[in-house]
Amino acid sequence: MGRPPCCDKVGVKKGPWTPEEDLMLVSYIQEHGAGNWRAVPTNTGLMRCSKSCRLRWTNYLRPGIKRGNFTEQEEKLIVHLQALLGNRWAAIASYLPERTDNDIKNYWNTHLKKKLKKMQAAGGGEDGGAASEGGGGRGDGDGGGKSVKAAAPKGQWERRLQTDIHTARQALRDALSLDHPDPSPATAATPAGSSAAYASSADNIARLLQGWMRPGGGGGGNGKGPEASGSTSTTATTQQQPQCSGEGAASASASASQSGAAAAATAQTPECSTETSKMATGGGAGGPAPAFSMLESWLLDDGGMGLMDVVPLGDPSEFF
DNA sequence: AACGGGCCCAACCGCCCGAGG
DNA sequence: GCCTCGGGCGGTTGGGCCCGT
Repeated sequence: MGRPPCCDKVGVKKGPWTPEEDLMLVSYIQEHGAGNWRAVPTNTGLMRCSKSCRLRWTNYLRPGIKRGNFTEQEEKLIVHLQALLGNRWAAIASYLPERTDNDIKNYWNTHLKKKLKKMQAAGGGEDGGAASEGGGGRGDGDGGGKSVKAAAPKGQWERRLQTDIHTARQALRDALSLDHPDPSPATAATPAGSSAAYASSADNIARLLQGWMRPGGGGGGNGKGPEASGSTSTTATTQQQPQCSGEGAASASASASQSGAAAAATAQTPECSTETSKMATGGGAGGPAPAFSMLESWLLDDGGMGLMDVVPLGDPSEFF
């Protein structure tokens, strides 16, 4: 039958989140960890749908998120992964741990789609298989992941993946070998000057928490916007690390992203790792699915192209 | 300086899947 | 084995911002 909505429509606040709400959410997750979203609104007093809370956390507040300024490497990676995986943004996001699926999706829809179209119009497009858009390239049309799933069971999907893989492999190689001046674009390609431009969510949280943790500091940031970002925040994220709950590890990766140690995602203590991977997968922007890691290493192992440098994946040895 | 159009992004919506009872 | 619930994912939309005229 018709499933009732995830939350009562009445009395549920919608629209942009206020700093206060962010603060409430973050402080709750600080204490209890991410998960059990159903309980979040009731426990925090937020007049928000549980889904809304989850989304806000995963897409904006979660530490370790890089916003804006997609590097060329990231761009290419997205294009080719899209060609490979279709509109499975969560899967794509798992290769770009600092990006959310929503972000990637937005970027695709606003930038890359047009870019590819232009390239195609300009005559064939160097991206070959990446031209998945619209009516046809990828068979399923742009129904995206859903139609992929709907049209083909997983086995079939994987089979088709294998057929595409050759093309993808070549394309990926082309893309990644074009230019890799910076080994870790996640950080290096972030212009130092612009780092403040897209103050990371960690910064936002740090600001919020700085105010929150100090007695009387409540009310948090006046404006979640990056424009409010000062230079104060880099340490706060690490300071605020609680025990090894999900966001603790996540903020580890946040600070990692700031220090350029992208691989920190894997440098968790063992007891953290499960929680972290849970978080990661939960956010859709985290831990690579084992199958994909294997696939990826297969894709890349012979070239030594250093995607591992480009994309901080989980330790492949975990899966072998 | 004002207006209009286009672009970008945060958030919402609906569907699907897996887990638990 | 079935049903319900919670979580996750992808598509879409609306508001705000920016740029050009």
